Amino acid sequence: MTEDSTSNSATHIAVPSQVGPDQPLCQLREVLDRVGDKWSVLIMAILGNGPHRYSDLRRAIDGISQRMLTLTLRSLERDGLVTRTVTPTTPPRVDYGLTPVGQTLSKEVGSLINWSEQHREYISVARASYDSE
Amino acid sequence: MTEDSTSNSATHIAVPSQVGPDQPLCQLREVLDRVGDKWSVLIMAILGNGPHRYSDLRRAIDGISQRMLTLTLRSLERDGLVTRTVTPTTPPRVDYGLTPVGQTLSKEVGSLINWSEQHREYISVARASYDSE
DNA sequence: CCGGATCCAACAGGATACTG
DNA sequence: CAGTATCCTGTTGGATCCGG
Repeated sequence: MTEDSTSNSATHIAVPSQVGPDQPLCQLREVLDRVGDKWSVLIMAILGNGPHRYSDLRRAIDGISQRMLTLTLRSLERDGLVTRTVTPTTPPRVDYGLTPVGQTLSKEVGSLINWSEQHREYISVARASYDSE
Repeated sequence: MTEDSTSNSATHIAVPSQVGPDQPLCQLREVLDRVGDKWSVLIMAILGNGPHRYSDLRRAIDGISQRMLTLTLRSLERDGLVTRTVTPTTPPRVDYGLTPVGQTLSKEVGSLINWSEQHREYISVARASYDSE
């Protein structure tokens, strides 16, 4: 790297990180806007274990409202990440699962879970230390 | 059919995904509460390229307010993910960089960026398709 | 240049009630 | 069971002014 520092700010620090509409950072931003909300990733993680019924998801997540569960599922379905399968019996039954692409995202999420397991102790300590200063 | 509620649902469907306080899902939730906000991951990504000054970050992100930049940086510093280095010159100068642990998270973020590059076209198409129905 | 403090708008999201 | 509709709140985060 070190593409020089021609800017007049004259620093020896790697400079640019320019952000244009097609820069990776902007793409990340898009992804975050999609799955960076409160529930999407959680649902992706659960569905990574296999398909679930609506009510199963509700119980599994514990804390989510019907409203947000439905909204989030719809959003994920819209983005082609989860599938929605209706079985018109009585009572009706709806199963949600991952699409192939959804599974790839689920893997990324798994990676993040892993990271959190490994570092949450560290973070906890860092916080305590910071707060006590 | 009799609704056959012998088991908690679903014959051939992978079951439980129970969520307890120490379950991975809860840990993921913690991580998301930390870095799942609007700017944290973006900043981690930028700092992954090397340390940056406050004003560099401001210009790089383009859209962030001073308030949120400072708040987010403080939060990341508190969690031991970024370092803050003050050089008391005039005018003062402050550099931000990643801690070792911060770098590991930055790598995860990079992985996410990668995912988004590969799939945002797919998502875009999926959306258009969904919306046109 | 860095960033704290205050005010305020927007929106995410919970609670509840109702439908097919 | 699987949603939808309405209401209402807390929080997020932008704008702005000020101070070191």
